[in-house]
Amino acid sequence: MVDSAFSHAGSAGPGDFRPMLDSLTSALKSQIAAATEATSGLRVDDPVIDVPRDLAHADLACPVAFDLAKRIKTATGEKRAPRDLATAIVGWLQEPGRLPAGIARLDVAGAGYVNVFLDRAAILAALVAGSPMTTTDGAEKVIVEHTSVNPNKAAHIGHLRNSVLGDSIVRILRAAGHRVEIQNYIDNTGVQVADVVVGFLHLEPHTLDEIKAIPDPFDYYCWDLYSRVGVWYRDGNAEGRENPEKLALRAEAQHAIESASGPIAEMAEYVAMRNLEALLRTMYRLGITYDVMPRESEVLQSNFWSDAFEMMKAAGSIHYEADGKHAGCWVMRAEEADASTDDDDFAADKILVKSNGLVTYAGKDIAYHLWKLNRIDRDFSYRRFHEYPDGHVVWITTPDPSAGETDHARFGHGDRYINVIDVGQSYVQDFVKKGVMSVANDPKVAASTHLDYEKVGLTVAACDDLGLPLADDERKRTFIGMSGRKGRGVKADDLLDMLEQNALAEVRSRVEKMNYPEDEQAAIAHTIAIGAVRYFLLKFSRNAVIAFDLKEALSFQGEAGPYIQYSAVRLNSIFAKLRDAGVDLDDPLGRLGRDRVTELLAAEENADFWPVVYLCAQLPETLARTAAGLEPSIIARYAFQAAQLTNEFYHRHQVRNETDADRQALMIAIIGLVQRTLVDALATLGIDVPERM
RNA sequence: GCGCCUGUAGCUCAGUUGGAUAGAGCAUCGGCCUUCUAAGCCGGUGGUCGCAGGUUCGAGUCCUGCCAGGCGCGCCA
Repeated sequence: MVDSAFSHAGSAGPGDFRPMLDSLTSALKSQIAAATEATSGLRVDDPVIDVPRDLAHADLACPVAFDLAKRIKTATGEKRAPRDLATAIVGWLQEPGRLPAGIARLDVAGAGYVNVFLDRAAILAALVAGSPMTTTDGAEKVIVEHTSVNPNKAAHIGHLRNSVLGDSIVRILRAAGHRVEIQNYIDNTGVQVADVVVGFLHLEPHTLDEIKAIPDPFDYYCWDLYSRVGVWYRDGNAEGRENPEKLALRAEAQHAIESASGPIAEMAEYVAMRNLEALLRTMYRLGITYDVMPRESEVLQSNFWSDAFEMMKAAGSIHYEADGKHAGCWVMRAEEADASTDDDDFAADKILVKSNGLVTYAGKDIAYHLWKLNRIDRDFSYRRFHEYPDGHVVWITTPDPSAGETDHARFGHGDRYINVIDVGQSYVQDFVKKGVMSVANDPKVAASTHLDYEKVGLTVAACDDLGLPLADDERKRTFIGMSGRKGRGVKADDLLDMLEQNALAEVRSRVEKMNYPEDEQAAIAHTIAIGAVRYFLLKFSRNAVIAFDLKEALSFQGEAGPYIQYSAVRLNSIFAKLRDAGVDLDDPLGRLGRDRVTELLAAEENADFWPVVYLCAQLPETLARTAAGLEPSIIARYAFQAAQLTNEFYHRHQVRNETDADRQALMIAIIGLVQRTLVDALATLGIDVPERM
């Protein structure tokens, strides 16, 4: 396998590919385990194998001898020097037939490291021959729910983090071979929609026709109205007390909306769906699409909730409170252990049905998740909501079965679900999962997760840049929370507009050199803007609070998406120039032959070739770690690292002007590999590489 | 009160199951564009890894305690 590029370059199909570094490492592990047993009588299973910080030490390092020495001492009391143990292990491994293919030699270093040097030419050849992305077609269906923005106003960058994170998880899972369905839950019956309706009814009275006549951006209009309603409830003082009479109007609207009939419900329906259309447009700018959008109204009206309710009653996991603080409610009781937190201020139990009969979000969510895993014996009716330019259709649930269309894929029926929801909702999500478990105690539920992530806040500097007013005590804080009620936040479309404008300016500044036409300029600027915002939101680990800094988010330099895109684009340029010069780009490794490649890689002047190749070899393992941790920042940082090596390589070596034909051929193989690695890694983040920029 | 998260360079953050000399970006100082795109490259400055114990051949990483900050615990979602 490892030398396929020399024997039949380029012929390896996706089917016969295995990530060679991973399989090499696991083969090596089991051989080292065997070596420990053979040389000491004690077996160390699954020994640690590291990539050393400094590749001059080795390609792989194994500190197993330290572990072994400890175990020997524990077992027999005998003190053995790790270095002697390592020497014995290396001696055993070097016997013929014991080393996995792809390893050149072993060494003992330091106090007892087993150092491994790879057959670098073989690794390079295998990489060039195969796609580093796994292509297995798994049968498991994963339902990823993300975005789920209240459809009552424009999305801000906090919502964007959710969507970009979720969308990247989708791409990563698909790259890892999973079938994925993307769901965007629409909370069209909640308080937030009701508040905008209250605004249209009482704060600035509009008829439905007048609302329909409001020009786009409608979601911006609602953004302002929503924040004004928040102040209006407090009689004009944002920090004041809510006026009960006005709150009654909200409750009235909510009830009307839940009843799903009458002019108020009709207005809410229009407001929610028009905001949803705006949301889909915003998300599509970032390349984010959905498969199906279940609406809360249908979860209620199509009796998903009542089914779940009965199931939980039968399971005894929900209780009616006849008296006490929660009199008249149906609650899920907290665990014994948690009940200790119950006091006057904090109730440990979770209310699923309020005393007025309305179902809380947690209750509806339980019903929704049971449906996702096919544990409720009914389905929604669906209609087409929107068709994307590539023909993909996003479906939405509809209350009217007769209006339903049936020519869609089978929705739901997941083997597990992943819900991208911010960490602030962990408490409720724990109850939701417990509720689902209580009636569907199976591995599908256990394997399902609430994928949590921290909030996006604003820096004081960002608020000043954006002209958002701050109170004096707020100026001392490290970040300022966004607030829809206060209308404080950076709208997603505004950020994208700024990014595209900045990117276009950059593109235009080099129009003389690059000579691209107008329409290409805009397309490039768009791709760069998306690269910038997506990378910015993904480079932080999920549990890091992002203090949104406008300057940093708008930066195209350093650890930023456009930097990575640029490094890949430079490789495009090299290939373009090479083609112009008539250089043979076909099968460079095959032309050189294995021995010549080994010789070239070992040469002093080519010392910085191998680290580039080696990093590329680590893509599958990086992708696996990313998928296992559902942590896109891992592969985001990997891509940046690859881009750094690319730019260094670009600067140090002139591929086009290289006079040694063999050396040039090797360089061509390497930059081809790096380019594909960059493109593949960025693809999992939803970032494209333009042809030029 | 209870629970979760965080504390690493001036700032923002990485740091795989404990492994060899703790990294990156930004900022700052100094170099590099008649040479495949300077959205770049090279170099300098910058660290008691919150504090104190403990485990270990080895701790930023594991354990205990403490300090500081953030979030959550609603008949909102």
